[in-house]
Amino acid sequence: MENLLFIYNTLSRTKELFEPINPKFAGMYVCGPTVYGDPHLGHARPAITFDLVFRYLVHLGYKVRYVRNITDVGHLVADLDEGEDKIAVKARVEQLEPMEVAQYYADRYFYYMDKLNVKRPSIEPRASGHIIEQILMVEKILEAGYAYLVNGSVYFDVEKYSKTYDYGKLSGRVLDDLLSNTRSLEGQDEKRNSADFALWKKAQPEHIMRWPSPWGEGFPGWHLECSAMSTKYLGEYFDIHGGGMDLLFPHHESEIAQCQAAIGHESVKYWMHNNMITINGQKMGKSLGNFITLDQFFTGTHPSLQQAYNPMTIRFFILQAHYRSTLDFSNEALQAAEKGLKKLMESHNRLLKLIDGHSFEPDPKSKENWLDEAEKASPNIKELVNLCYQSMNDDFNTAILISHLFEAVRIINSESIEKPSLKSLDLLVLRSLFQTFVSDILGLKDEKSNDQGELLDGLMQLVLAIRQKSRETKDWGTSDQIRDALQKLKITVKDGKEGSAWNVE
RNA sequence: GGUUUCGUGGCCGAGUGGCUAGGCAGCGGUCUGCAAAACCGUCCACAGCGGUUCGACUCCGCUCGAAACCUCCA
Repeated sequence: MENLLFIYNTLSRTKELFEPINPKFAGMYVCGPTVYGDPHLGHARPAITFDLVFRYLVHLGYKVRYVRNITDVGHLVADLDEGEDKIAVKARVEQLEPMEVAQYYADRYFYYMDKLNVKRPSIEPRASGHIIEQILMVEKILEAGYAYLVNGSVYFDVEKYSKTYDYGKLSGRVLDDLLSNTRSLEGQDEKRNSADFALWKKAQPEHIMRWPSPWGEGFPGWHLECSAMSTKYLGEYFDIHGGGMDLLFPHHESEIAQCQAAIGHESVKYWMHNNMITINGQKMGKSLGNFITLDQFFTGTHPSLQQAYNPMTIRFFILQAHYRSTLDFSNEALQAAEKGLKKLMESHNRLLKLIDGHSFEPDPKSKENWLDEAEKASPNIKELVNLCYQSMNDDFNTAILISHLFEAVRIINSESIEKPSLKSLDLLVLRSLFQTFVSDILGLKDEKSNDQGELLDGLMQLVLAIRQKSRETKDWGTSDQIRDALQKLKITVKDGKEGSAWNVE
């Protein structure tokens, strides 16, 4: 089966066939977090979106290098008039070294991303560790004539750049509008044009984060790190650059301009942007003060949360929407996701039991070559496998993929051991389908079974066997006593035709 | 004001020029010692107004509404 993957390229605003620059290899750069605050739901979206892309590219057989940066210098606080470095501000408040703050929040970020089963990228470079590369890039842009030096700061000359190239091609902005929209140039502004942006900024005396440079002590402009680090680790032309839609302008637009100016050509083939998570229809973000941290989600400690939500619920919630759509947060929606995920996972467990119930010995090779096996499966199963691939190949449409997986759930739940209608091969193909799409690609895992281990499983087998005996003698008192006691331990017993099943909470 | 995008049923959320999205909730059944689960069936839709078309939720235009980014700043 041949997989033709189509990716929506923000640059062309169409879905394009993914053809890697170097066959069999894929390079991907994604804008990571600025580590000055606890990770919130807004951080989870791009992390999970591009984790999905990473996983799927790997699944398709590409050798992927996935680079996601840690921004630990340079950003300025938007709502502070002084325009201080975000990390520097926080450092003064908490009386810590700036790098101590960055380290703390980077660790927090990794911790919560691990909880969400987000795979670690191949490389996670830090801006602070690439000051030299950034300085070299500024020098290249200066040499090329697209930047100018003022009082120890270097600015990118957007107007000059626009005479040859198209500044605005990614975000659809028109330079004349950008220029004409800003008549109120203040006297102290060093920039020639309002649209210009800093490549290197001179550090003010109170500025803690600073590095020496050919232009004096300062720090890099915030668009620069991504250009410098993507070039360093992925080369001057690479496949995918991703990030949130909020970064489209000016960040990514400026990255394009920087690379064009420094390298002489564009560096990115496919631009991908995930949409925002909204809360009451409004973007969830640090600067808006309406964000909910991941820790608050996992513990349920936020006024607007009715309960705690476990990491897989949040992952599933995010994957139920297409990555280019806004996703509106609400307790109702999350609870629906929680139930849906539970249904999916329990169906998977049921499938495994169905396979256990069969006395056939599956060929160990069948797991690796399951797509060949799928060709021989019943038509509806075979079609299901195809549909799952089709939905992923259509710009990673996880919403559709999940709807197909629920078709698999229906098939599995309708199957009975006593009156089997599926071939044993079908069951094995379904198992591989779950393994591939639910576990490997969507990255969903059954937290309960992982946590509990074999001990609990064995104990439950025993308890349920004893209860079954009491039920056979119609000793409902004992039967219900066991069930009620287990329920108090958050273990639900479900009696079916083929014995009793159980699950934790 | 500019740029980009969106407006789908009780909630979330896909998609398409004519054919079922899916999940959650509701309703009616089946099963069951009871409960839960599961299965079957079912209700609720495409912001408004025009246009193109044999036919539009799907294309075009306008109106209304919403969001992100920009408009001060790196």
